[in-house]
Formats: sequence, C-alpha cells, structure tokens
Amino acid sequence: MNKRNTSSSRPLVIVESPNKVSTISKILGDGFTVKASYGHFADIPAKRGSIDTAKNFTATYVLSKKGQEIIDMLRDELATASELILATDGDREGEMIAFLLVEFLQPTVPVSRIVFNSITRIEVLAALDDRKQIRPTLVEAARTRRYLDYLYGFSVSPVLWSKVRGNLGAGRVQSPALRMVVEREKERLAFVETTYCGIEATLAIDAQVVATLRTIDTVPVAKSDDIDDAGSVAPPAQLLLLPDAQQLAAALQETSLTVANSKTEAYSRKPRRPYTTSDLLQDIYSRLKIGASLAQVVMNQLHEKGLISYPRTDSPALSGVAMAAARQQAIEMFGATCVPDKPRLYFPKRKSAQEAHEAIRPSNLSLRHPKGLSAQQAAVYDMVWRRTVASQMVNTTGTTVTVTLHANTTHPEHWCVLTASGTTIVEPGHRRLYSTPEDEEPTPLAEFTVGDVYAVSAVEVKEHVTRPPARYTEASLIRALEAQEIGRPSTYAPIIQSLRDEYVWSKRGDQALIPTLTGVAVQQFLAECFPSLIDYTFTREMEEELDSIVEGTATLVDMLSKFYSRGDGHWPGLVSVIDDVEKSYKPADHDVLVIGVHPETGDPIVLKPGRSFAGKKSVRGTRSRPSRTSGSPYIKCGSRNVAVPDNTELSQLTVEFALTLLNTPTEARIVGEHNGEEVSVKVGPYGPYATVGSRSVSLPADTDIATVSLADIQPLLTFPRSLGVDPVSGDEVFVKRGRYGIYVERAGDTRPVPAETDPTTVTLEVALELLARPKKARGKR
DNA sequence: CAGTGAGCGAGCTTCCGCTTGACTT
Repeated sequence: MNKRNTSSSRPLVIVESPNKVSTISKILGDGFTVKASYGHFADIPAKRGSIDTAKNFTATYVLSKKGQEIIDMLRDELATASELILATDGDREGEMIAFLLVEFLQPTVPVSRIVFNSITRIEVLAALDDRKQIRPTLVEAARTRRYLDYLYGFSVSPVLWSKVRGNLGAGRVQSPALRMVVEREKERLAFVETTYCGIEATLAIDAQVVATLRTIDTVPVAKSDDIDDAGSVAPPAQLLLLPDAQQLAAALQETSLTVANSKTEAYSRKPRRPYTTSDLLQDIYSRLKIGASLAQVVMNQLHEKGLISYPRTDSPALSGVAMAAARQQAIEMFGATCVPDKPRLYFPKRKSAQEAHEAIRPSNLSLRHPKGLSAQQAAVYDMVWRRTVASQMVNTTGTTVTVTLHANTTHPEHWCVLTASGTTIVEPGHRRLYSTPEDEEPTPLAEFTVGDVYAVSAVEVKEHVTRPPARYTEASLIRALEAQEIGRPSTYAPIIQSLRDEYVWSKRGDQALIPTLTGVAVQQFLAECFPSLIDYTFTREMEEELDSIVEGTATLVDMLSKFYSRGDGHWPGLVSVIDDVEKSYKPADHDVLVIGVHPETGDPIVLKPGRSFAGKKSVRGTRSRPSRTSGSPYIKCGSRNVAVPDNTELSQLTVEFALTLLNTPTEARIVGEHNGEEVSVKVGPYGPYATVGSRSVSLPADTDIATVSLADIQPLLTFPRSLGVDPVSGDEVFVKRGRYGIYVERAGDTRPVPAETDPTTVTLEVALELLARPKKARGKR
C-alpha cells in the first residue's frame, strides 16, 4: 500500500528495531526506505545435533516462523531497491544480523554496512558517508559465541537428566547465576551470629554531639566490618561484650573528654553515572519494589512511547546532544554554577565490540512530566530524568570534621579514645536532583579546639548483632552477574525468569531469591563434575578469546575445538569430561546434603534430589500432574524415603525436621469410601500410597498424608479403567496409570495421554483417536 | 526397631541473545 517508489528505486535501510524506523525515516527523508529485522530472525535449531562437531563445527541458521515473514517482507522491499544498507546495531550480534540478512536476502544490488551509536541527524548522516563492509571476523566471533553456548547447554543438560533429574538445564549464564544464589544460601547457613557492643557518649554542650568509642588501651573496639561470617574478629580489634561495656560505660559517665585532635577535610561526591539497564533495574527495585521482569516491561513501554532511549544497554555514555540538553535543564533550574565548565563524560567499563547503545536517558530532556503515563511509568521516567540531569551537575561538596577525644576512666582503669564526625554540605550539587537512601542528609559538626575539655551528659551502650549476608534479590543478582560480565542487558530479566522455573523461589510478597532443593542439587553436581564451567571467570575468558577472533589471531575452530573436543593444558575438552562423568558418577553415592544421623538407628539422614518423572513440575504447585509418582526431592534414612517440598529452605533441613517427617505417618489414615470400598492413605518405602479394598495406588511423592482428602486423590483411584471394546478389532481398550503417566492400551499397543488432556475425561473415542496416531510422536518445532 | 503396596509402555526435556507481539476486559 505504501509503495510510492514507483518512479525511482531507493536504497533500503535495515535496522534491528521497528521503534527506530520512524525516527530514521524522518532524518533520511523520502529518498530512503527504512525497515526493521526485529532482532535475530534466524538461529541454529534448538535441538540435538544442530552443530556438526566432527566437521569443523558447521551449522545452519534457520528462519523462525516469524523470521520467514520478516525476510519475505524485506525481500519484497529489496526487489525495488537501488541498494541495501545494513544499519543493524554496531555490536557483535548486530554484525551477525547484518551478515544473516545478506545470506537470506541474497541481494543483487550493492550492499554496505553503516553504524551509528545514537539516532541523531548528525550521526546518521555521518554514518551514511562512512560506508563499510561487514567485518567477517566480527561475524565469526558472534558465531563462535552462539555455538559455544549451544555446545555448553546442549551437552551438559543431558548429563543432568541422567545424573540428577529430567527437564533440567545448564548453561554459561544460568549456571553461574544459580551458583551465586546457592553459595549465598550456604554462607547464610554457615553464618555464626555474633553479639557485640559499642558505646556512644553524648557531650555536654548545646549541639548534639555523639562520640563513639574507638579504642580501649589502644585496642580497637570491633565494629561490624571487623567481624566475619564465622564470628571471628580481625585482629587487632576485639569484641566488647555486654558486662564489660556496661562497666566501662558507667566509668565513662564519671570522666571528662579532652579534645586530642580536630581534623577538617574536604567532602566531595561525584554524581552517579547515567543509567545502564542493570543500574535502572536495581534502582527501580530499591525505590519502587518492582521486580526485574515488570521493570523491564515498564522501561520498554516508555521506550515505545518515544520517551526514553533504548532500554537495554550496558553503556553509561551520553551523546553530545543529550549532555548539552541535560546541562541546559540543570542551568534553567539551578543557575549557571550548577554544572561544571565541561560536560561530564562517562565511559563503558569494557571497551569492546559489545556496546552499541548509549545510556538510558529521556529522549527529550526538556520534557519534565510527560502526560498520560501510569503511576509506574511516571515514576520510572522521573528517575531517568533526574539521574540523567544530575549526572551533568557539579559535585556535592562540603567539609567533614572529625574530632578525636581522650578519656581516662577509673574503675575499671582504661584509656579510651572516642571520635565524632560530621559533614557540612556547602554545595548540594547533583543531590538537589538525585540522591539515594544511602546519601542521607549528613549531620554537621563544628570544629573543636585541641585541649578543650567536655563533660559527658549521657553514655549509652549499644548492643548489636551481626546479620547473615543478605539473599540476592532479582536486582542484586543481575548486578552481581553484570559485575562478572555474565549475561547481556537483553537477557537479564529472562535469566531470572528461567531460574524461577526450576531453581529459585521467593516467599510471598518478597523478592529474596531462595534456591529450591533441586537448585541446590544441580549446583552441587555442577560444582563437583564441571567446576571450570561454572567458574565466574568463564565468560570473561570467553570474551577475551572472542576478541582474539575479531582481531584475527584466533578462529572459531581453534576456540571451539579447544573447548569441546581437543582441550588444552588444563582442560581435557568437554566431550572427555562428560564421558568421565557419565561413567564414574553414581548418583546413589552422592547426597545433596547430609542432614545428620538418626539418633536411634545411627543411619545417616541424607537429602536426595529425586529422579526421573513425567511432566513438568512447578514450584508453586499449580500444575503438578496427578500422574507423577516420583521426582520430588526426598529425605532418605535407612530404608525409608520421605518426600520434601522443593521449596524447603536449607535451614529447615535439620535432624529434628527429618525425624518428624520420617516418624509421623506410618499408620494408615482412612479418608473415605470409593465405590463402596474403604480408602486409606499411608507412607511406605516407595513413598505415599492409597489402599482401596485390596488394591494399592501410588500417590504423588509430595502428597501430605496427614492432610490429603479423598477428593484430592479420587481421580487417581479410577485407574486402570476399561473404556469398552474397540468395535473394529474387538479388543478391550484400557486407560492406565504407569511409571510415565497416563496411557491408553489396546492389545499391548500403547499411547501416552497428552499432558493437556484431562485423563478423567478420556472416552473410548478419545482413546481410539490416540491409538490411531503414529507411534512416534513428532515433536513440534 | 522394621518384611510396610505393586510394579507390563520409553519419548522428551536443554543453551544465549536479538527483537516485539496480542489472548481479553
């Protein structure tokens, strides 16, 4: 419809995002057609064997369904175009997309590649005058990254299926992320709480000056920083305990404090850098308590409305235009002295082929309060606006005074040193617009004269208890991953989502990430069998090698054969490592956790991950299939097994907890009648089961015998069931429940009942239809 | 401390990194 290019053909410009199309169209005018590729439209297939590892790691990129439509659309546009200009993002992935566009479009017109880092008239037009070609080494690096991730994930995950449990995944990004969450949980478990005291003395003067006790006879009084998670105190500091503290406080009350030193220092704080994706996710969480997925959605919405720049970036850099606009806004609000002489420049941490975008900032800085936004959108926009403008303002400056006071106490006799400090802000600078809860309004303190003596008006003993390291939140985990350069801005939110599928959970109304028992089991397994794959430096080292490929000093085959087959000095190669694990790792010999020893039998009480099961398990239990008979993690003691919910905290797994589970339900409990027969439930050596008359029926492993009702289990009691006789063959047709779930059977021929079909509604017609299908179901896509 | 039900079929799961949709009210 919008084909007005009948008279003369125009260049076709392709960008990644449709959101860029209209802006760039406006800049380029009628002489160009601008279209979007919508990101990666092709990929190697997500199934086994997509990479031919025997043949120099060759693989074929295939269009996705949506990708096919996009390529068709672009091919139509190209048919009438005078030339093809590839304007995908200026990073490694963008180069790959440009390369794949050429591969799939097979253009017959001239092709060139342009790169601009921000969509401004100057940059876009300059890029058009600086035509380049696709860089083959950059494409090779992108391809290597893609293949390595595939080889890692699709080789290690199957080992999890055979050694831990089915349906689990491992990968270069998710596995170190899981490691962080699990190790933090174990640090919390190993944490030893320490109680310690501090003493605060208030000086008897008009101003409220509170001095803190620092040393007793030159020995530093331990602060929280001096005490580690095991409760050890870093020398020379020593813990001040309550009885001593009270005695000393009483003695201090009787003494006076002499000023030994008064020091004045300049105080200066730079503004925070403009937002990267990770910074903004972190800040949205701490200010608005919104998790990563929703936060990313709100950021996207603001971007789609044209209000903020591209929301997935790891660069804090601002374009020259944006810096000038931010300075202008600051000057209008606070006058010319509120910005430094020159604009403040911010640089990405890692200068590489990876940063294609600038920081997240308002598209139009003169727009202070856009109309028509939801409360969340408005709040996020306001944060972005403040942080961007503040980033160009002068430092917050002032003076910090620290005064040192001496006291000699009697009963007990000690020489005590106390300090007090305070800061006076002279120039608020950037804090007028943006401050964090940590930069609390400082309390000022006047200077003191050495030798002056003050009486003490009050002495207070403050008792403190050390806190275990905090669990990660979505935002802090993302920050930790980013600090290790693991993962990319476009994947931060999805990573959290995929962890939540199996490996982590949170309590209601809380964002703290707690590992599931399955998550703990997988981390243990990976740490034992594949430690170098979950090393936090793995990705960084990968990136360095990819840089060598870009520079032309290494190749895809070098790097992948080293990783996968050939190995190097320290690493025997993934294939060989996996072979060893498959041969030598016996799950029965490995426990997730040794909980303790049974006080009477002396049998060890251990946690096991649970083995193969049919159907996917959800931690929240919304979709647990009734057919599942095993799979939940379980506690093992002697010959007894008892299931524990996957979302049990490690700290709950004590001997007492295990014993209550192991001891409680050995007796059958009658829950009602089914077809006139009494139904009772019980836990046996193979897990929970129901008895109906003389028949017994296994129940899902996480069934709680004490609370389960007849209604909960009644559907399971209907199997096996005769559906009638097949009118064609005359054979009786059954629906049965077996190890792998519900299935239908006719004369020894079987078909599984699909998970989405309610097995209680299976009729003869349904069964015959299933049996008519070919035996080997072809997996769709 | 320990004799606690019964057991028929085997296909599939998985990676990371780019992008936006589209069910309805």
